Amino acid sequence: MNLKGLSKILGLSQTTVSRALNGYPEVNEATRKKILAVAAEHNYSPNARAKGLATGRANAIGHVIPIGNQHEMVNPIFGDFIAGAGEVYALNNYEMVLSIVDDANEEKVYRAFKTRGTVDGVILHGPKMNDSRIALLDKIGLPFVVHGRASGIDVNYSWLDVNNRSAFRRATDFLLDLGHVRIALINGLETMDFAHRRRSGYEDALNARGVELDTALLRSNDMTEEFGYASTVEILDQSRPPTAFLVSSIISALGVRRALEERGLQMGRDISVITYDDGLSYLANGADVPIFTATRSSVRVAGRALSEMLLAQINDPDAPPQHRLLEVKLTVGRSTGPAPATAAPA
Amino acid sequence: MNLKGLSKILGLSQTTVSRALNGYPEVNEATRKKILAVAAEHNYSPNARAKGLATGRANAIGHVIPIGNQHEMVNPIFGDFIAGAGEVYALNNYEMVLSIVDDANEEKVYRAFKTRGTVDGVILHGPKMNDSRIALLDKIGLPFVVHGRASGIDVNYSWLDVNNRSAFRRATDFLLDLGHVRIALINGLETMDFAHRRRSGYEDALNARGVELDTALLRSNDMTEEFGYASTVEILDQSRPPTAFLVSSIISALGVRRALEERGLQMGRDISVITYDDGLSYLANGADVPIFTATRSSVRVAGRALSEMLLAQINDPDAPPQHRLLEVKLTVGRSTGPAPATAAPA
DNA sequence: CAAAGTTACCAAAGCGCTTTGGGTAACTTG
DNA sequence: CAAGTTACCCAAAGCGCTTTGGTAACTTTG
Repeated sequence: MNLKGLSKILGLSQTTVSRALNGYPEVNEATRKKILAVAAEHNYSPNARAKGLATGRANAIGHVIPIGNQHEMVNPIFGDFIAGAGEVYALNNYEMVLSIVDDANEEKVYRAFKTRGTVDGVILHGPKMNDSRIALLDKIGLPFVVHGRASGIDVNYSWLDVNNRSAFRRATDFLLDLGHVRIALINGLETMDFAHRRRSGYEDALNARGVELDTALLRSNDMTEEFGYASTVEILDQSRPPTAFLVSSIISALGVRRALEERGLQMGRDISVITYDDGLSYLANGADVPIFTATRSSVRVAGRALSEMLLAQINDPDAPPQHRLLEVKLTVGRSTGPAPATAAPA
Repeated sequence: MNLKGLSKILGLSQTTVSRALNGYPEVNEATRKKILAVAAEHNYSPNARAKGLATGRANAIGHVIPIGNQHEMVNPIFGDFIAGAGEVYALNNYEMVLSIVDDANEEKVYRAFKTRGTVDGVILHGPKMNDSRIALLDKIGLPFVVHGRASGIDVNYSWLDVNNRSAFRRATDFLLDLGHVRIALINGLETMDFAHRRRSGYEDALNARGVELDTALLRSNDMTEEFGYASTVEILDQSRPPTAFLVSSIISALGVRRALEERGLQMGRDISVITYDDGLSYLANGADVPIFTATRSSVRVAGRALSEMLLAQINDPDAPPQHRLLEVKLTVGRSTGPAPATAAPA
């Protein structure tokens, strides 16, 4: 059923039917009621493409998911993020369109989104340092918001980010307070902005206490379980192993734990571990007592907030860019404890 | 830039330009070359909505993601599945549109997809026993393929599934061969078809050896890490604990392992564990030696194959429904070993 | 009571593309 | 050389909606 057919049935013009359906005032309430009733009866809903062509809007938001270059992986936090965003889209009658691309083709996708009018705006995932995509989107005039931030960019854009620097500073301080001095950092890829900020926070904390940075304790990569495991094995095999690990993802933290357990080291007693926790629904950090001491911020909530930000921007293009910085919650679990007394104190 | 503008620049009709761009034969190769060049120069690409309106096709595939009812979770395998499907869409110039819905609204979404013409077809995820969505999609005439199967449905539809029954039969046999008799099953929600089939495979194997089913060893739920942990704790606390665990997801298996390690039980020596492994990119089952003995089938490959199946069906609507049953690979890791000698043999 | 709103509706144009149904010139063919 | 092909191009209709620019009838106002 289309508008033409519907208006024929009703004996009204397409204009009136369209107006009634879209809530315009210049239509008698009685006729509107009848129109709505007949529309429902024939379960009419307007053709999205025709509507889009007429209005110039797609009523859709694009998400471009870069495939992690090393491991061809889709970031596991992604599912929870879009769960949050999806709620918002459903409420506002927006569609979500997804593109999975490798880095080489990402620019093409954005250009196509714009020229083909596939979407009204995009959410940018996984911003890197000096991310060139931001300037690109700004240039081509496609509304966008960023999940995270990108250092070294001069355009003013909307973003929502976790305070990664303060999170890792606090986590590191927490470990330092417990007497740990040699703290390993199992970080995400440091070309990614968030990982860079986390490292800064870690370094800030060490500097503030006059603890020297030991690059032998640093690892950076896509945050897989295997990466956590392999890094931990390597680092523990060194001559001066750390007494604590700071990990950028609960998934990598699982790998860290596996390595520790394989060596008979008990978390919280022999070795302390703090991890960042995105609050993934299938990987809850323990039911009552947290498994890991963790800095936590729900990525699902972020998805909700950021998509709302984008819709607002689309509806009011002249409003200034928005910024939102979320603080993490530091919850203490059973994976941290005082640093073991050193075998031979200085 | 639109067609009109482009043809004005070229001094040709819209017809000719459109035909040149779409590869129709009735246009001189020389003019086609020029048209393509000028189009590229002005980086023209046709408006998707206008094209769709004219052709009646959306060039988009819908994925409806049900939110797990208990834990409001997005199935973690989903990211890898759409990574596979996304490759295929990109190659064929299709868009992927996602809807995240709770069960109550899923039917509405399919109806809207059809009446609004948002997509040309859908991929159905997570089929349940007697899944009502299949009959619905068949009725409203929206092309679809199913990731998995649904028992108790009489319409003939296209699907791609893993042979879950044989996978779990083989896994159970493997444990029985090692002398295990009391085998716990940590399964997905058994309202889900795949979980039901896995349980059947497990029961088949027990029956074939005359081993009695002990329902005290069965658990079924959304496959979170916490579920694996909690189930294991519960089951081990029973008077006659099992010597082996069969687990439906590597994520739950991580929880099982956590529970075992907490009790000082060593996988492969004290307790055997076999898990199903979807081959998630961020949760590889060990780099060289598998952590878990596992039945493995890559969900990413499934995403690729199933989306191809759907595109083929859309291009040839009269072709008969296709079926593809994938067999798992059973890889032996370090989590299984012979059943410990019983304290008091019968 | 005429002039000036107000209310409730409609015809038709237009969004940007594809496709139908020609048309014309050049080229074959018997 | 007339008739039939072929190669190449075009004007215009149509996809299903929104929106502009009306009009007729009815109300209000000085």
